[in-house]
Amino acid sequence: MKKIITICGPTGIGKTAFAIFLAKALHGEIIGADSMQIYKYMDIGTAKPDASERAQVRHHLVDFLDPAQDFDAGQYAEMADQAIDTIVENERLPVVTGGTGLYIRALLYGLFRSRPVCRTTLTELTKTLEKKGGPYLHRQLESCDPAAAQRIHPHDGFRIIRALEVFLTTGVPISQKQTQHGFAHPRYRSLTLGLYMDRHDLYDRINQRVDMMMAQGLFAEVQDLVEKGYDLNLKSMQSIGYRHMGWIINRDMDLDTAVSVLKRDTRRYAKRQFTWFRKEPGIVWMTPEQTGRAVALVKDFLTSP
RNA sequence: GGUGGGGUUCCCGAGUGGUCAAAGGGAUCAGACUGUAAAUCUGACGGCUCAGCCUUCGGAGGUUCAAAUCCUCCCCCCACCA
Repeated sequence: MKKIITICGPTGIGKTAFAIFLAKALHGEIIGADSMQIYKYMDIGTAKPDASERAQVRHHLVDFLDPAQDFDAGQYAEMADQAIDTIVENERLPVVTGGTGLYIRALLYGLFRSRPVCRTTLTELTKTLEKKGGPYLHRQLESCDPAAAQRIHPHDGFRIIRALEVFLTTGVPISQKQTQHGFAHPRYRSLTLGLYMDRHDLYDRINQRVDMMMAQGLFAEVQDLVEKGYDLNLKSMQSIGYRHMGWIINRDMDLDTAVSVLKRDTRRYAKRQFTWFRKEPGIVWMTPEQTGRAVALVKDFLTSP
């Protein structure tokens, strides 16, 4: 099984710099694991590694997709697999870096099926959801997949729809697939490094970073995207930062309020990431300053059988 | 100096005698998460030896079986008048 390094942690903690340092020290190349940095033209708001950073270390799966395109964890894992193959062939070390927990999990353990989602079914179910509400669909789910219904809250329309979609298109309850799969089989040997720091310090950093993004022209970036024809309702345009600028553009909110809500939403996101990564198994936790320790750990990891 | 309005749990803010540890919102914390995940969703939120008890609604007294709610005095804030 191939060995890879994975770096995860909440937004704004300094993963980019940490990963670049590590990659340079260890002949590595970086594979992004970020659901928004994949998009082209979205640079400031996603805190994408800039040109000079990308000149130092080769980056994969960053800045390659049109913002109007959908993407998902399955595609991510597939493309990351290819990137890893290429990097290993070139005798370099793959350093997967990012904050999208599901993408990392999908890469490291795979997902329960290899077929893409059925968009038509999804759209239909979404319509029903809007018309009849979550509890209605939840009752349907209860009759075809009671186990899933028990796990999913009646208000979590997103998950109810997914569960129904799986049952409708495959005839197999999602709960059964999930149980069988169980993320039980690693696809790589990963040394996973998790970055953490004092929560208040991280929140301060996030607040400052948002101010910095605004100073760098986040608003103009979003305006440009809109002018290029990217609808504010796109998945990509509904992400943190972009939707907030959209509210200003649409005059739904004044700038000061939008910025403070943007900070708040970023903080909440970081918190959710902590919750996710905290329970992921096998993560070695360290602060972003512990680069020396990280290098030593990686060397150990690479020489071990 | 005078008149009017106001001080409520971390913040904003409702509450005018019991059904009030106190609506609602915000912030925060905790959690869920298997192909939209920067998304979607849930819970907690005065304290405790937790189906009960204790301490809270500017302060001190008082009325009452019972007060955040009524009365008295005091402190502070705001508006207007001088």
